[in-house]
Amino acid sequence: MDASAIISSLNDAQRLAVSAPDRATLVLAGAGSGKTRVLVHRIVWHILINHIQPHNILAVTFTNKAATEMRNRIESLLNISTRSMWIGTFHGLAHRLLRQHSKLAKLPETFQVMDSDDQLRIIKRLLKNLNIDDTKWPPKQLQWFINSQKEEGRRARHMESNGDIYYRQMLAVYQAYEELCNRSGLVDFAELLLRAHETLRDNEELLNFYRSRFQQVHVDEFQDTNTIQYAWLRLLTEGKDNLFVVGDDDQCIYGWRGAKIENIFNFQKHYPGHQVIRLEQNYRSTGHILRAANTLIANNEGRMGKELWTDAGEGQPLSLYTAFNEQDEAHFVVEKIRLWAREGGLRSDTAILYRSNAQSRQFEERLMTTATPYRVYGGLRFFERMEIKNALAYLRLMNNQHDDASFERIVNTPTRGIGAKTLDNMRSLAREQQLSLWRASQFMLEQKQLSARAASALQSFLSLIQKLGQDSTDLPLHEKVKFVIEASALLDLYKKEKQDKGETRVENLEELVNAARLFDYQNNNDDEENLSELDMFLAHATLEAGENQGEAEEDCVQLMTIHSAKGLEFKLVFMVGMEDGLFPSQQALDDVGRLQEERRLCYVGITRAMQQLYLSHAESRRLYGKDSYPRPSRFIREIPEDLLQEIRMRANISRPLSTSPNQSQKISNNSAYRLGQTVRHAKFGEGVVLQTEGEGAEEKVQINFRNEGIKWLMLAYAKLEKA
DNA sequence: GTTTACCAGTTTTTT
DNA sequence: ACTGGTAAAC
Repeated sequence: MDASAIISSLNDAQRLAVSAPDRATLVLAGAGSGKTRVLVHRIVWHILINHIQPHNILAVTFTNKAATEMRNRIESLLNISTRSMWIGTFHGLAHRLLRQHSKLAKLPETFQVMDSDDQLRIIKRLLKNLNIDDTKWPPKQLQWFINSQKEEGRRARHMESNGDIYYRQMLAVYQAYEELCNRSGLVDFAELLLRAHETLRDNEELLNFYRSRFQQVHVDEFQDTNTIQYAWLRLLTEGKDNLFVVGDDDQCIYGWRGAKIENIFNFQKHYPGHQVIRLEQNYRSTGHILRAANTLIANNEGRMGKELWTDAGEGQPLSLYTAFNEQDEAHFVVEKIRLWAREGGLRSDTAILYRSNAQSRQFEERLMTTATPYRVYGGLRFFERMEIKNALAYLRLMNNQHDDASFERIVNTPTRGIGAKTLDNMRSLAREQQLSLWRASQFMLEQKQLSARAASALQSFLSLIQKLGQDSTDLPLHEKVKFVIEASALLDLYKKEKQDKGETRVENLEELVNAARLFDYQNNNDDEENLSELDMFLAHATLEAGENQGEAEEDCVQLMTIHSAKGLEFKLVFMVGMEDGLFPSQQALDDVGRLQEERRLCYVGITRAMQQLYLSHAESRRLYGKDSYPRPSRFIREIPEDLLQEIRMRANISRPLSTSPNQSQKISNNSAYRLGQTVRHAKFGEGVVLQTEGEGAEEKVQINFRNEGIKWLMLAYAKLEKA
């Protein structure tokens, strides 16, 4: 590709951005305006026009998927290897930095990355050790507390423990948690970022090295950076003209994990000579879809201001479907998709988007019964499965015997007669003497203070781990994994497990060996020569938890949360469960800030659609095992009516058959309303009672309103008058 | 010491 | 609906 070709495929604003002079640059890129394209072309521009070496380029993204895609696109444009380029997620790059400078970072060479599940386990254990009431200080809350402190760059020792007993206790746990992690060589996600920042900040030489190495720094999804990530970027770029960030304040949807939308405003303060470039032409969606998105997001305060437009024409109006219940909703959506496919559309061009993962179930069931191929994203990922984590824990403990989290996990898996009492003793010894569990158990064996049974069980566990390490030293990675799975008897354990559950576990373990082989193959000659492949594989497992399914190349309907749909596009999109309490979520309903974030999420969802967008909500929904009667989402009301085409319920919808005649009879008799009775509702007007269900406060009535159609109402809330 | 049965609490989103 | 934790039985 030559220089003119880089530019010729772009519109004016994109060109401006790609060829912008070296200055801090903020590209405000609306959804579908070619954001990734600009980023990729900018990098290509630097290489071709400014003759910058790939080695001197840094590009940060938020997901591994985005990083991979960026690499691929650059490689296909330039036909060069991007191996020497630092492209990755903040976490991935921070990890790389820490591995290469573990000494300066004050970390053991074999430090391990733990995921949030490991972190939560550690916190729970810590609470037990410290004798803290976990009902007053719920582990989840502490985890959140610790992570938010780290995301703000605060260490326990920097923090004042004034007043409040709750706060003081949380701080104590934070402190103890830090000590335990240091002792065990464990690093959580937030620690990666914080530690990377501190290491650069406190080592001038190192900082200068990277400041001069990274001649050009690019950031994707800048609106989702948190405080510490932004501080890290500033360390590397402040005072230079080499920071190029792309973002969209309207798509900041990760506030809950510390993303600071304010960073966009701070950027303008911290880089005084900066330039702002807006990309507002959208190449993805129809006019109607864009207008819906624009009107919705206009309800938010404090925006940078941006209005998407297209010259692609108005297209179809949006459709709104009011489902009777969640099954009916699934039924409707799947029928529409089948129709789409019958008319020649690709299923992979369609997506069902929902607010929370739990909602996928009803759609999966419906897709399954209609034999429609589909793929669910999210949920439990490969490396998060129990059997995989157990196998990895063996590998980790071999690698680093002081990794207490792994020790706890597998000391009695498979069961080998090391019970709660032995463990309790071990833990208190470890705590008193500030030892790792491994050391503590060695100590206990030496002191001969254990019963014969416990002693031999414990001894055989320690020997097993040591032997695993010794016997597998010279094996290539995948054989090492295979060897450990077998010799630890994990494989046998799951083989014995009944039903097909054990079978899939065995399959997963085999898949793990496969993953190791693949990893080995792809990373045979890296520039990080001094690092053990096992270390790298274990970190890879945590940082890229992997998809939950293999890459099925079949033509599949796509199911995912709106969060994970960010950055993707589909011709036909269904946003389902558009109900107050679900979307926006219950806890966002009474908090303006959260509500605004939900609105941005809705904006993201709408702008995924290229040609046709369906919104749906149900009048009745089983949630957490209970029936609820949610109101349609306020976001539906924020979309101009003339853009929405309401689809009427058909007569033969899948209504639940009245359970047993006796029961419905009985309930009807108790009800104040009879079938066929005419009633009046303040808002919906006059209608006829069709059915009643439930008793007392739970009682609800189905009414066919003359003007509003069929609705279910909670008797307790709906003020009905008998006509 | 290990397995099973029940109970309670939790479900927004992810590196 | 699902998990994790605990109590009771084997």
